Amino acid sequence: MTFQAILDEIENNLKKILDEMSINEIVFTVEPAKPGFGDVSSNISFLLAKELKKSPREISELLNQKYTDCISTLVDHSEAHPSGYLNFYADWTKLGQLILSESYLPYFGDVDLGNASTLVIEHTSVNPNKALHIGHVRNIIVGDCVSRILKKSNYKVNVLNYVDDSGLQVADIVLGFKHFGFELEPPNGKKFDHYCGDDVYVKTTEKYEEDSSLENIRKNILKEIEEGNSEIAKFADVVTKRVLSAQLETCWNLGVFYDCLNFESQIIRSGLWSKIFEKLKNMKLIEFEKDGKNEGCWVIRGNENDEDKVIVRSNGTATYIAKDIPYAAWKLGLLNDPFEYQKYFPEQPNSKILWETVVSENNSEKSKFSGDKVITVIDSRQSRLQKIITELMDKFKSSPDSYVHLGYESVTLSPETAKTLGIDTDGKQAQMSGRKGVYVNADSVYEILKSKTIEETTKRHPEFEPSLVADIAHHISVGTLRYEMIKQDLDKIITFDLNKSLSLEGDTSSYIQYSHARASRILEKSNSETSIDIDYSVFQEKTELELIKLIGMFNIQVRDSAKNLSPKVIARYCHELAVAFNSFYEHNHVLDLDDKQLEKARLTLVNSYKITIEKSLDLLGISAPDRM
RNA sequence: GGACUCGUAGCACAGUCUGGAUAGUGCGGGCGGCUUCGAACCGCCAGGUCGAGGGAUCGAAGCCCUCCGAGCCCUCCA
Repeated sequence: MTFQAILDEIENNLKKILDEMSINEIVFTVEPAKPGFGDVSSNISFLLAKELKKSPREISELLNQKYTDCISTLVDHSEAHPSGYLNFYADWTKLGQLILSESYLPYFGDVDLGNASTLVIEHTSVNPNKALHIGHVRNIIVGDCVSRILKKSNYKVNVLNYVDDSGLQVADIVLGFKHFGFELEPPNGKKFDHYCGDDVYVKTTEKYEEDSSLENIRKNILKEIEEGNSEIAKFADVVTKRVLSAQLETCWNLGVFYDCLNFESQIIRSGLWSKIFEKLKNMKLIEFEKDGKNEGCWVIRGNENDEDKVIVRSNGTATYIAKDIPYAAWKLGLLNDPFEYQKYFPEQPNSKILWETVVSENNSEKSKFSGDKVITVIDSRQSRLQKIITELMDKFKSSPDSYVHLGYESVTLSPETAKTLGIDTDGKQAQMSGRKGVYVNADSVYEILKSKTIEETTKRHPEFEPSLVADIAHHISVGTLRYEMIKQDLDKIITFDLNKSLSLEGDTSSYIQYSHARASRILEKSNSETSIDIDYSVFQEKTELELIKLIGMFNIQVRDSAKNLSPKVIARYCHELAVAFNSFYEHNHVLDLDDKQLEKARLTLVNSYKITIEKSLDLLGISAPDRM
């Protein structure tokens, strides 16, 4: 137990007091106190005011009196605040020992929300015709952080990346290669995904405006891709696989890994759609339109103000949303698994096996990636479509809320950054567009950050080997980018600015990483092992106790973050921890103290901080170097 | 026109789910701090009718309603 222990103790005692007073169950809060109001606060008096016909202040005083008779192990004393709050002060010798000892255990911070159930999270899912831009990065970082946090919360997490290798966007670049003479080999060794996105895709789609006959060619290419086996389909397969491989390099570089790649082409060929189609018809969830504007189509009825949604066109083909239905059902394990799985090559840098679906081949292994609960990370612009899927899945599956759309707002470009791309937005933010070539590539952002951090690190440590500097710069660059993508709420638009967003000072990853480096250096210089067998009563300084308290909040924060699918909670916690440590660092010396007991204890605290910040940063996929 | 999201300091954001004390953080601005474990840091100051109005409540940034502003979605596109 950590700080939660004192919360539980107080809650139990207060419940006993209520029992003795024969007061029926009321739901009061017992929570960490605001600064200046002790360690723990309860609103219990406000809630009793009506029933007891007394002011909250009087009730607080009464309860405070009664609390002195309770058995306390972690509470030093309580206090009735004039405002009505009942505040508690911890016995920090005992609570500190509890918290710091636990922080040294391997399972520190673990919580049990999932009860070891399986959960599927799908993220990334970028069309394989271009490189990842900064908007995609938000998706993959949110998805990756949430999956890390849920793993810590005792879910067995399967991470999926859906590859739409048979969509129009793929047809676009195939058209470019086949009809506009783009070479398959990029010029000057350009990364293949960049080449396809920056050159082939943008320049091909530009021509649609001039030449409408291209639409037909594209349609035929798309048809061939969907059917498979033709020359064009094979070519498309080669191109998309190559783009995918380049995209994965970007993801892996950012510390994002997957369990399985699902290819849309295989979902189409697996026949899953026809099974779902039958089921939808039998369950009367879709209707055939005999007249009206959707004549000849199968539609899902819109509720209230929503328009009907076409699922199957009058020519018998499935729409975009229809393709998502069997996939969603497959993720929930509602269908027999039609796929075989094989290992993707190359191996992921973290050595975790990455599987990919194949329709049917020999020597493949059977595996299953469905889950009791499914989280799909997609831009909130797709909310309406995701809502339809969610409602359908709720009807398919008996347990409600098993399919969750985790939406997030988009990343836009600041007017200044848009200008560097040659776009004048008249002082407004610019929406990114792959088709129009309005975007900032993820790889470029990483490279900019890296050269910046190499410069900063070299300035501070001219004696470091270039390889060490590069390694440090990598961790800081990845951390900075990841932190920028999750430090705010999912429903806030991120306005990306090449200068402002890549700062290394203030509320940034490098601030947090820097505090870790400070802790590491102290431990390194102390040249001794830390131990939890210390005198905990020596911690008297405000900054020491504040740091211990925050360390004890780790599991509470993980629970909050997991419950709300909100990685920002952990990001803020990391920042709070780092602030507390930096303050401790500036106000207290650790090494070479006359008081050896104190020195030993402070070293234990420093190590506890290092462990805690490493574990919480890990939930964000950020690693902290020992020197920077 | 309808749906959804947002609106808190000059700027960017926490806090809103689960109503209570003194509304927090970073950037920017002003002042101060490196002969002492690393200044990517620390300390101090200035800066707020919590978009507006109404309602329920002992009590609202938070809950309900109306309005205003911004974004985004509303293809037999994906």
